[in-house]
Amino acid sequence: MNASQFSTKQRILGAAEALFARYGFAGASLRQVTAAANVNLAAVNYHFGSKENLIEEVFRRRLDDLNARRQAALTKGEKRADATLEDTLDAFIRPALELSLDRSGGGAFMRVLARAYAEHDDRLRRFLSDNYGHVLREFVVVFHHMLPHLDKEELYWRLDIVAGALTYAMADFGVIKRKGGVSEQHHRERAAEHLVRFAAAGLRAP
Amino acid sequence: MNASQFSTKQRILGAAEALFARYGFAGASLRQVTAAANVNLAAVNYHFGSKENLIEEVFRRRLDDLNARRQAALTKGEKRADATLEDTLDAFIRPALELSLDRSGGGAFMRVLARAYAEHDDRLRRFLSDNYGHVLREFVVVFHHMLPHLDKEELYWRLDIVAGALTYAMADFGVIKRKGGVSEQHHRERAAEHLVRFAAAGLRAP
DNA sequence: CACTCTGTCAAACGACTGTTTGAAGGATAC
DNA sequence: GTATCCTTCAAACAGTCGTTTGACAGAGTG
Repeated sequence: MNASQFSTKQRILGAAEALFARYGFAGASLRQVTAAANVNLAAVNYHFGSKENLIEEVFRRRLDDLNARRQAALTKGEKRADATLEDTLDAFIRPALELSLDRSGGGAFMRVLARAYAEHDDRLRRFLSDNYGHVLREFVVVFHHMLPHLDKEELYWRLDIVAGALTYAMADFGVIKRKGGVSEQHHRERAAEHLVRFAAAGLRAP
Repeated sequence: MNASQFSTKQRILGAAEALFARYGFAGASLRQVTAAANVNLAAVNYHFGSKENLIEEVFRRRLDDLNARRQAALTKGEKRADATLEDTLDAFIRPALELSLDRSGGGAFMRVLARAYAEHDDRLRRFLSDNYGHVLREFVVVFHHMLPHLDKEELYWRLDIVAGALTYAMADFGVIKRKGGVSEQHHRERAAEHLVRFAAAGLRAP
């Protein structure tokens, strides 16, 4: 007697993702989540153990894929001798763009990710750093080779700025509203193009 | 029998600002706020009417000043014929930097502001847009004169990116951790310098 | 003196929070 | 057949939420 073809776990994850994006981790209750997922309230604690673990699983489901795509794009570019700074930025930004375009809530997930930045919750930050920090460090190494005029500290400063701008842009928090005729897909693609151009110029600045 | 020289209202606003920065608007309860402010629970509803109004007052207390400083810095630069793009960016960024360095919680407020971006709460967004949108529009006009090679849509895209980067940089969400000997003041000043240089290059990109 | 206004207080309101429980259903294994 | 496992369910748990209440103190005014 399921209202959907998806399993209970998948439906909870999808509903949680959408509601965390809209109301935040504290603002979205498990009753809201389970109602939206058409699932019994107790199912969350049965399948995930706690709300805290549910939050982590919402991240894991998407970030495993996102980081794999980023790493693949990065190592693919590394093998080419003529890879440009724009290529490396693209390897970082395009997977996030593609995820945000994914049907079944990828766009909502980018907003969840942006919220995670704003959360000073130690457990959540450690979880993200422990599980996904290594890919970011690989990007730093490649950028370091491509931008020899920047010392390590300067590079960190600038990548920090890029990461902030990316998060903000992909989460669609900006003041730029889509016009009537423009699809969400096209809007985000343009955002990624602008971001790559802007960030490349900023990184190359003396 | 006050625990502080400040009035009840001021103490509530200060405690709310700090706790909203750390736990978010939904995550920080009025009981936490009033306990931190050393004030009776009912004082919030007596002085502010509701939690929602308290949130707005937390913004109003700082943003009135921030926007006045930005506008003053902008019009001061407009009168000089040799004002550069960096000057205009500085007029936008430096007031935020100074606020974030303010003792009595300016740094916490920048984190609150960053959280507001992540909130899709319609009422809060409308409040911010209605009360502080006009200053942003003035900056757009000045940037438009300084960057004639960008059409209006392109300019909006890039300023959106700048706003996102500024928000995250000032909120101190980045991965760059202050080193032991560096004061928070010095850290934020360096962040502003990097941001101006990065954004100027990004805006000038063809 | 009485009267009003302002601010603070403990206590309570009903609604909502995350989590746990024990019963029940349905599938699979022996 | 019985037994076991996995999953779902309504109901209840203790606690917290934002808000309201009515009493009480102190200052200001007549």
